[in-house]
Amino acid sequence: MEGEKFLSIYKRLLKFFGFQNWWPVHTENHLVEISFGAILTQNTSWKNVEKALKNLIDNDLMDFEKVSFTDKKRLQEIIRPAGFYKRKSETLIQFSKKVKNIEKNSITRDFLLSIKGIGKETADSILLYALDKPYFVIDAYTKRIFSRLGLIDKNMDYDQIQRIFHKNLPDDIQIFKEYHALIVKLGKNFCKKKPECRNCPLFANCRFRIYNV
DNA sequence: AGCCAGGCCAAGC
DNA sequence: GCTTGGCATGGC
Repeated sequence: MEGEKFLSIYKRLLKFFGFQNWWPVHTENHLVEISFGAILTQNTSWKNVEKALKNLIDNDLMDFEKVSFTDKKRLQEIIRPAGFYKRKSETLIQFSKKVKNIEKNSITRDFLLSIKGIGKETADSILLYALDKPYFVIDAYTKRIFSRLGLIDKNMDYDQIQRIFHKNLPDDIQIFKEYHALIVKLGKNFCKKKPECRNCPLFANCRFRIYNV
């Protein structure tokens, strides 16, 4: 049964790495910080995002109201270390303008996807980690790892892959959160573009252990 | 010193 | 509809 595979892989990763307790935050305002972090980390290393987040905090801009009125050029300089800073600053401002005056429970997936610069992964990250809604986050690591494991097809699109996770896992946001965090951990430490299969906790499950053994 | 990173959008077939 | 190029920084 496929479902047991997805859950047993989760358990193995959890046992190996321990709880990741995502999403990492530094301030009290989780919705703001997780949303901004999710936008800033698009195709960008988290280390660079951390610099941009620190700049936002130091400039007292971890706030929808303030960002919505911040000069675009100034915001660009503040988030510059995260790369793609012109596009991302525009997205941060538009997102802040739209979200600052509405109730949390009216932030739906469609609402998020209507904002230019927010796609499916960013939307689902915000929904899951900031709003506790059961959307499994599919990112580049997820695609790479699970296609190497032979559990998804390389050419499946985002929604198809997400459906597989939803179908094969209990509907439990704690598991969704932790599993995605563990996938990122595995992707960074072992299942890199050029994989380091030696000592990988999923070695026994994997088709691609031909690499580097 | 290239390659890579917790994507997304708009053009071009 | 699907594929491709552009966006940008800093770490390794």
